[in-house]
Amino acid sequence: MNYDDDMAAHLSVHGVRPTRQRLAIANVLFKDGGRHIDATCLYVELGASATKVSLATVYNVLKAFDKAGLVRRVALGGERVLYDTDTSNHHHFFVVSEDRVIDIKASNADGTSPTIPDGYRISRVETVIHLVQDDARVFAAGTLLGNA
Amino acid sequence: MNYDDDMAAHLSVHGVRPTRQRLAIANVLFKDGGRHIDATCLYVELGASATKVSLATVYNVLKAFDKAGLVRRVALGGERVLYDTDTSNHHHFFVVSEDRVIDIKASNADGTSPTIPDGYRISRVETVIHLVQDDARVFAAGTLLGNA
DNA sequence: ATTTATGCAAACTATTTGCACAAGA
DNA sequence: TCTTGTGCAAATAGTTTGCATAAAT
Repeated sequence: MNYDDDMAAHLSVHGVRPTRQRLAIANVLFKDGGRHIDATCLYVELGASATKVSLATVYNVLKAFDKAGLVRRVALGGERVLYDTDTSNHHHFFVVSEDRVIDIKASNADGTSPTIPDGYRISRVETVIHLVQDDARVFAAGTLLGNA
Repeated sequence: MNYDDDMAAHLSVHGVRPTRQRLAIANVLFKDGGRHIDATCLYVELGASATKVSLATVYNVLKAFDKAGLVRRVALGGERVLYDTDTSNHHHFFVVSEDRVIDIKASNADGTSPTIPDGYRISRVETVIHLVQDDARVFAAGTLLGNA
C-alpha cells in the first residue's frame, strides 16, 4: 500500500475512476496541501510529470473533480477561475494586482488571517448565492405545468 | 431641457462623454429602472434603436460605464457576467437553471426579498472580497523596495 | 483643432467537443 | 469484453484591440 494506491482509493471513494492522468493531476493538486490553481498552471506543472496529460484533459478532469467534490471551482469576480483543493466552506480575498488569493476561513477562531492583510483595503465585495430548485417543489411545479 | 439632455448631463457628471451611442446605451439601460443585462442582450435590444451601435462598442461602453460608476459589473460564479444598473451595495441570488438574478438588498428592512425565494434552496455561496493596496502603505512599501 | 469614440474585422483567451484510440473494471 | 477516459485538433463563446473614420469639445 503506497501513496499512489492511497490516492487511487481516494478518487475511487469519490466515484472517480483513477486513471493514470487523473492520478498525475491529483498528485499535483494534493501533494503540497491546500492550493488554488487554474487549468493552465496545472497543465504547465504537469509538464514535469512522467505522465502526459493534454490541456483538454486537464479541463475535463478538473470539472470531474469539482463535480465529485474533490476540489472546488472558484470564480474570482469573473476575471479568473481557479480550483481550490480546500472544499470546506470558506471564502476568498483576492488581490487583483498581484493575482493572489487568500482564504477566509468560515471560523476564524484558529487565527488564520480572518482580517484584511496589512497594507490592503477592500475595493469590492461580491457575494453570489446560487439557488437551485427545491426537489419536492420541482415535482409539484412539474405537475402544475403538465396540467396547464 | 428634455430627457436626452438630462441623460447627457448624467453621463457628463460622471466624466463620460455623452456620444450618440452612449446615450442610446444609457437609454436602454436606465429607461426601465433597475436591470441586469449582459453585453449581447444589450446589443440585441439596441437593434431596435435608431442609433447603430456595434457589439465591440457595447463592450467598451459597458466597461467605461462601470469604471465611471454608472453601472456595476457582476460576475455570477464565473458562468455569467452582467451589468447591474443598481450600483448600491448589494448582492445577488442566482438561479442557474433559469438564468435568473435576484437582488439582495443590503438592508432588508424594506421587505424586498431578503430571504430565499419560495421553491428554491441554496446550492452554493461564493463571496470574494477584492483587495487593493492601501495607498499610504504602497508609498511606504515603495520606499522600502527602493532601499532593499 | 484637438481629443476621444466608433465600427469593423481580426486577434485572442478560455473552454468545450467529436472522434479514433487506449486504458480501466 | 464493455464502458469510460484521453489526445488531438478543431470549434465555439466571449471579449479585446488596431486602425481608419467620425463625432464631440
